[in-house]
Amino acid sequence: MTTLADVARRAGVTAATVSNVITQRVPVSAKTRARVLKAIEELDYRPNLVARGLARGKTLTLALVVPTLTNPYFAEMVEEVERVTDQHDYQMLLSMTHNRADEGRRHLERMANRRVDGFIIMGMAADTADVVALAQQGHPLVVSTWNQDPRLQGLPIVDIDFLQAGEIGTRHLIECGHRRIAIIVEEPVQHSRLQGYQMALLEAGIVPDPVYVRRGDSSFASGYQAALDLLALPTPPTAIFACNDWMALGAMEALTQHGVSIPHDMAIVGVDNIAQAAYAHPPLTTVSTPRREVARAATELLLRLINHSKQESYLTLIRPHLIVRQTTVPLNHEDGA
Amino acid sequence: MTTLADVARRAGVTAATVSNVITQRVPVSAKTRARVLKAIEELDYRPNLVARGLARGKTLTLALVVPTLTNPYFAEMVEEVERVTDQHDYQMLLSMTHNRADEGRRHLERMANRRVDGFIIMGMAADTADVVALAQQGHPLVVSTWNQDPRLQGLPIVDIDFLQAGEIGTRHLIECGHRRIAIIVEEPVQHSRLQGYQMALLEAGIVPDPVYVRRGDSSFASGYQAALDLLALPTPPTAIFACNDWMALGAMEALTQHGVSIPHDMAIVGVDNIAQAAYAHPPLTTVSTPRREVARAATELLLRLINHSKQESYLTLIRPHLIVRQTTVPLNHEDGA
DNA sequence: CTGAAAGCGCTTACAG
DNA sequence: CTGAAAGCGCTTACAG
Repeated sequence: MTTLADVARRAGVTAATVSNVITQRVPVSAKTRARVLKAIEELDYRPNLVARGLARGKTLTLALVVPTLTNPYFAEMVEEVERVTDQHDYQMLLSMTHNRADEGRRHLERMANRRVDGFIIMGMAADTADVVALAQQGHPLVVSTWNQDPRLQGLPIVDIDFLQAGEIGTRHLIECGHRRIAIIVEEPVQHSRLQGYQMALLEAGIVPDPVYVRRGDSSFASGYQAALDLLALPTPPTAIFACNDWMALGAMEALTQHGVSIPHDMAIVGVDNIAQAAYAHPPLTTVSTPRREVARAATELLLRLINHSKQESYLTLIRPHLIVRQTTVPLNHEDGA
Repeated sequence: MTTLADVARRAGVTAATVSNVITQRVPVSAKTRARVLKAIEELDYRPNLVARGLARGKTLTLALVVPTLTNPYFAEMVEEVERVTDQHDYQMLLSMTHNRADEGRRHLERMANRRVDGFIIMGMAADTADVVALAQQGHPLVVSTWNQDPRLQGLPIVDIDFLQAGEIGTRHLIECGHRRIAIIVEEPVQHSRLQGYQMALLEAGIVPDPVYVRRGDSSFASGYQAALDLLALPTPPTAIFACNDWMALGAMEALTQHGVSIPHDMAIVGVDNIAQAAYAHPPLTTVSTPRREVARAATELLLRLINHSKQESYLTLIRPHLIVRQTTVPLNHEDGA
């Protein structure tokens, strides 16, 4: 590998000068600049970013820590983070923790030893205490999980406004004319959505009925089972708000198999707008959660924190929005309920 | 940040000694070792991996370049690569090229400037010429794309044996008693599967009929359309081998909508064993392609290349295997064909 | 505008 | 076993 010194020798100047023409930190005369450029060209010189990182005290790298890539949700966000870091000439170091606190701690520490310039921590990739400790050591970081944990107060957070997602989905069902609306929800991770659901009901003067609140684990199978349970109720609901699309699709499967027609006998709303939602039978009405926007906002915020170390607005919630397809329909158009 | 020098001062020794107790490269007396360890503990010292990388000339980092994470196929492989690199105390740098040659070149160059110790290049993430150039510059690398490109000859390749995947799927259909077997294939990326299909037919004494070869683009929609086209044939096939599961599912959808019962009127085999395959109606028979094994083998090979710089067996093909579910059934059990 | 020198935080022969 | 010294490949005040 050819080094700065090689270039300097060939151009008949000193390493400092070569450095100056490369970084453009200090003006260099046109003549010597040309000589240096020529030498760089001839030697096919590439700056060693490791050495530069050591000298400058910054590495132009970002650590991204996620629970897993198996979940397309995170895969998409990782893709977007990489896109933005790349645009800013940063390099992304990625690691996965599989929701294990010890893995999270280990990865954060290793990344810190590699002197990354900042961290993005998504979902429950690391223990809150470890994240807080990292921040206290002065490492710039952004958390992409909006949970109720008070220890996260004051840290920069970017996430979807899931409370609103719950409200939007439920309110749509109410506007379609439904009163008996069930919810399938995974606790505690989807608690905000449940809260949004409850708020929308109360706002419409509907008292939330605990019997319509069903647990799921975000899987297709759990949605399937929850729908069966709801059907078996003495007074089944007329609509189901599933807190993610997989559970919604599972519920649809159960309903279809039991001859319950959608949306006529039962309306369904999901959350996330995954690719499969549009292909469902019928196509699924859902609340889209713009995860790429979250990823982009988180990355750009982190970059600002690194480069300006400003205190910025510390809670950024990206708004979800409703996508009406064919699992919901105004009731009066149907059977005049 | 506390440095080696800080630790040395506190322990009353020299930096070299501290380095020796940490790296264990050179024996250190129990007494001074204890003093040093104590100082490290008290100062909460963490070695600066950037400095170490510069001094040692190796960074313990690996570059992984993939087309996209949107495709769960790559997401899974990335997850596995990270798992293995992590086990070996390496850090993974990830970047995506979205199948753009210029992006690929840019990323490879930047990673090289960061002095990664080696590269894994998946799919068509980078142009072959750029990959070859990188190898010629002496960078250890592993390619995870088995295509027919002769320029890749001699480079370490790890991939699925897709030729065999084609054979296995087709042979299964033949063994079920089918003779008129169609294929839905995306060219040129799935060409090996087509070859496997043709080989299996010939081996069974069946002359491949070009009219049964249908193009797809790996999407659900293209499988759907191809199935419609096949149904419209004067003599439709009795079985379809779809070169990936998405096209198989699309084909199933088309068949079901047209009252063609599966597997009785038409048998279907897919490739990949994606999560949705098991949930199809009926569950899809498919050829699984163990992508995690590929990722693991590729990473371990790269690590060996880096650390022993041995010339290793240069073409590793992982065997796929058949997963029989309910879209295929022996014909004699059905209608005695 | 350019050079000489010190420094970033480690590692690595080489003496002793 | 331990220390003194040079080096990894850059950057960055500071002179001139």
